[in-house]
Amino acid sequence: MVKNLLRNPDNSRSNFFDRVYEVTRLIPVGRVTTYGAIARYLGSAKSSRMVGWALNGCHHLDEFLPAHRVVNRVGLLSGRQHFPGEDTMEQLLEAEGVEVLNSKVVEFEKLFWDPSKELMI
DNA sequence: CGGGTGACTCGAC
DNA sequence: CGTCGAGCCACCC
Repeated sequence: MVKNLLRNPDNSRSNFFDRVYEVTRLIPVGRVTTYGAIARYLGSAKSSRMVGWALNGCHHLDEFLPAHRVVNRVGLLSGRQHFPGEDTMEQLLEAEGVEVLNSKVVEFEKLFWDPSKELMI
């Protein structure tokens, strides 16, 4: 599955994917954003699923990608299943000072980082 | 070529 | 409150 994804030689998607990675990299430590916010910032507001799909293939990247700082629109750690360990995502966030309770970011609204506002583009 | 799927979201009802 | 349907689009079968 992922194997097939990686063997795409001239991927036209790389542009969109790379931008997702780029934005994700810009999320400050201790802050979180959403799939929808990233999609909106990239100009396709209704393609939040693609953001998730992009992050799904982030493992082959050399550079560290803070994908754990991307949660769904209510602050739920919907991507926790895709991390190596069961609680990896939660532990990474807690290590940055982000309190997580029942797979949800406490004070999500306070920690929410919106790229289309913060980056002002 | 078409149908199913998904780390999503929004608006109806 | 919740559930549901539709949009979205890359990718797989």
